[in-house]
Amino acid sequence: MIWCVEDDSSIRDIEVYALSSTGFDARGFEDGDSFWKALQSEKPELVVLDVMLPGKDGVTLLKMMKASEELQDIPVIMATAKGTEYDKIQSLDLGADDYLVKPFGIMEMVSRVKAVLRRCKRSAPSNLLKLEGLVLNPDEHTVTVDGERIILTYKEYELLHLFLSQPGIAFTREQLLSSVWNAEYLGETRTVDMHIRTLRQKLGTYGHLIETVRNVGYRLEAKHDK
Amino acid sequence: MIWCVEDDSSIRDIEVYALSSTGFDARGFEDGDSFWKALQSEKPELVVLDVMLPGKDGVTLLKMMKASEELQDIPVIMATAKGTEYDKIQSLDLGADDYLVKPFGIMEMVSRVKAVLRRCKRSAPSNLLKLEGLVLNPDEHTVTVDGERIILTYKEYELLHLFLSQPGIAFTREQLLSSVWNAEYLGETRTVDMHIRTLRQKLGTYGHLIETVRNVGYRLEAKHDK
DNA sequence: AAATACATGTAAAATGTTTGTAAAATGCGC
DNA sequence: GCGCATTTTACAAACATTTTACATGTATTT
Repeated sequence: MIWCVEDDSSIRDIEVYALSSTGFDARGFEDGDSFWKALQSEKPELVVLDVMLPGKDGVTLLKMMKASEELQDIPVIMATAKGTEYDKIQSLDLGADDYLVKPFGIMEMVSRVKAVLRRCKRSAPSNLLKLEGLVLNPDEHTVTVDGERIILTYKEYELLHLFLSQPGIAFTREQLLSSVWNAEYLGETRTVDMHIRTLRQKLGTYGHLIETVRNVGYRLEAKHDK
Repeated sequence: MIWCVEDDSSIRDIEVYALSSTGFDARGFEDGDSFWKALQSEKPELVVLDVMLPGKDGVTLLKMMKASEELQDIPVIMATAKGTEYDKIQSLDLGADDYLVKPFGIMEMVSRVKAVLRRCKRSAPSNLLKLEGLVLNPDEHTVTVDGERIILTYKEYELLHLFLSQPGIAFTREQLLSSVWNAEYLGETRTVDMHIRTLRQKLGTYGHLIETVRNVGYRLEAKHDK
């Protein structure tokens, strides 16, 4: 659903029509207030927002959207009158995704809408590794517990990665050493235990998920569906 | 050179006269066929095209232009009779840049011609890559922080471009080298680190957005919604 | 159940490695 | 050669890792 906020009805109608005929679901609003009211109950995929509007102007509306947690991720394309260079810069600074300079060709608008949506669509399914509140993102090389980002060192990260990629299976210390460490340590040492400890600490509540297998090594508790 | 295709000679003469007296070089055609023939040997800057014409009608001519590689970029303003909403919409859909509803004032026509020409001259601000106060414009090859233009060297720009195009994902130094540098350096060196440093400096406050991923490389901080 | 042996948890110190920094050296186009 | 970007070098600082020493826990034996 694409929303167009534009006070000039002839422009608005063409916008809505052009978007509809391109396959989008489009809807027009003639002023900022009706647009804002509608936003409370429904969220569009993208908004084409005129700067010059009766009532609340476009820049104000943009600010309001970016201040709202649930609205700030909705892409916005601002439509500015020619020559108002300042509006353009300000809009981009405030978080607009693109802008159009009036008078703009209708096809230009449509293609920009498509471009912005394409750009924002990057919600890659990606190879996230999850277990309960733990999420490891290999692409970002990040780990979150209950949505909160935690900072792991390289070895901690590699350990967790290994565990998460094969949950439930037990690794001996030797296996862990040869997987996470390049070479192998022949000498008996407490290195692995040490890293397990710091890892457990950083995982907080979920630290318990790393079980110790006495006389063998460690294992990530696989969840048992009930 | 502006071309006006219009079968009513009185209207056509006024159009050509008005455009000429405004400083444009204008020429009239009384039907689609003569217009099309002329197009084969010469390219106008812009065309004002009537929808209702003897022989080939305006919409057909527009379609033919948009189907041609060398004609499709010529701006077209369609002139439609009042009430023929469908023609208007269809024209815009087919790629017309603007439209006039008959009967139109001659000055309105001139100002629309000017507006379309102005618009087509402007370089399109597309594909902007943004993150907080950072804006990278690939078309202009420019970067601004908080609206202020900053000057980056080639490699700095390429690095930032790569980061911004995939925010949040971590790149190894090898990946950075092979993306930004053509070949790869086998010898271990601090080149990447060096460029990251200068880039961070130039980004000022936003330099912190480039996070270092120890033992791996670097990553642009994806926005964490609070 | 107590004693023993052994494995793991914990804390801090010691060591090693990676990255930041600045400046000098190199390369490149004008 | 000059001005610039780029790369290299060397060192300092920051940080991760490993070691050490000891405490705690767990299984086994008596």
